[in-house]
Amino acid sequence: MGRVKLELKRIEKSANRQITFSKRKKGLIKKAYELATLCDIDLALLMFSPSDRLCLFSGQTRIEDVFARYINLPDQERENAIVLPDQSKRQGIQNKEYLLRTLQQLKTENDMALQINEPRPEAIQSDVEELEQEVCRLQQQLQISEEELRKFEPDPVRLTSIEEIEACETYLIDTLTRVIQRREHLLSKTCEAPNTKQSMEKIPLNDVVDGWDQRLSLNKPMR
Amino acid sequence: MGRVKLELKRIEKSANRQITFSKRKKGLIKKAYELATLCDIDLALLMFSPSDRLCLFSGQTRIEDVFARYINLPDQERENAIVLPDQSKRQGIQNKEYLLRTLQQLKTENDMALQINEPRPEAIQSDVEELEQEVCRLQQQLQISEEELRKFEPDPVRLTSIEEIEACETYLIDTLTRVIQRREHLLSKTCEAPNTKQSMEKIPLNDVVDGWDQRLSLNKPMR
DNA sequence: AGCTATTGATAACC
DNA sequence: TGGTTATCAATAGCT
Repeated sequence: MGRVKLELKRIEKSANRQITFSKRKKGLIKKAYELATLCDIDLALLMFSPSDRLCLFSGQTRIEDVFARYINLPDQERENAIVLPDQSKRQGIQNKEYLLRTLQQLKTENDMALQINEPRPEAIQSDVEELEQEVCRLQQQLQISEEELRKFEPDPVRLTSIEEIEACETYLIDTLTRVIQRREHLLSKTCEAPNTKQSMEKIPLNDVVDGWDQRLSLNKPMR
Repeated sequence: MGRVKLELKRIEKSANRQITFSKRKKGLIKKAYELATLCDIDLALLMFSPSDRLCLFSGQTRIEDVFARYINLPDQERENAIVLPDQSKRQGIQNKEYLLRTLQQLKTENDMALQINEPRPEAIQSDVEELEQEVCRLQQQLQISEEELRKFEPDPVRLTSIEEIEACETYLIDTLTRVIQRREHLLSKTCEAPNTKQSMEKIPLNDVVDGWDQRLSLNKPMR
């Protein structure tokens, strides 16, 4: 259409190219509008001018919704939808392998873009699991440790029964015994006791110790 | 173009609509191809047939890349690009507010889709931080607890100096004193000692206790 | 799917 | 940019 049938190849003269773009763009959008209206379909047209300006058109549905509809489609459907124009003389692009690769790439393009922002979620997930295990392990260890500690010095608030106190006493005495034995062992090994701390105060426990043996008999030895 | 100038509105007869779609789709794609080729531009055309089949076309650049190029554009540029066809008689859609809202929506559409697959990363991130804090807290608590425990019963391997043993002994005796005082307090309060465990063994600590007072003088009381 | 009478689009020029 | 026109292209209604 026009005075001459122009060749189907890039218009080399930049000015002409720009003019042709303006005219044909208008025509193309008109055609697109007619098609969308007559056939009552979703349609989106997206192009970049020779000077790289974006140009959008969509029919009744706003272009974002058309894109969304496209994106939500199953992969297979997207793959089968690509149309090669009849008169296209593009070289080897019809190549099925190329199409598959291309579509595969497209499919991951979005995911890629997403994963740039946040470190990949599997890594985070495994981090979380590790941390949870660590928390669990530490909680157990802490519980064991606190139980052990309670044997030596029970919480005074909860220490209300005579039995508990007696168990505690026993445990303390038992431990004290082992510590003293350990000291004696060390002393006999060293063959000398360099008591550097002669100025220590004598602990005021005599009265407490005085009554010991009568009460000790109430305790049962542990271990 | 054709025998008659048809009205620009939805073709009601479904069969005719489908036929018109087929014919015009072909023409539109041809036009799009020519435009893309002649002007050497990126172009993408996306439509859904009246029977909802997807139909895609793109020029030299694969359609995914065109979309990517579109998506990566600044918002403002996208907003200004929407073309309303000259002959469009669409009612109030030119409304600027509508356009802005629509584009805003489009921009988030992708993000939305992404966040469906994986729980949003900020949440995970805060989870991780919480867990890390918990681990840190537990480690500190455990350390404190173990230190406390070591006062009562130091690691025999590390318990090599007389001073350490003496500190340990002091600590044990101190604790024992407080436990015994606590028992006496309880006993005097209860005004009776219902010793239910009369069959307990007498603990064999007499020999150890025998040598106590001489060694106790070496210790300094704690607290 | 093809035909073809028509209308539509546009290349070159202004 | 925008308008004119000679020419070519697309297609509506039929078959």
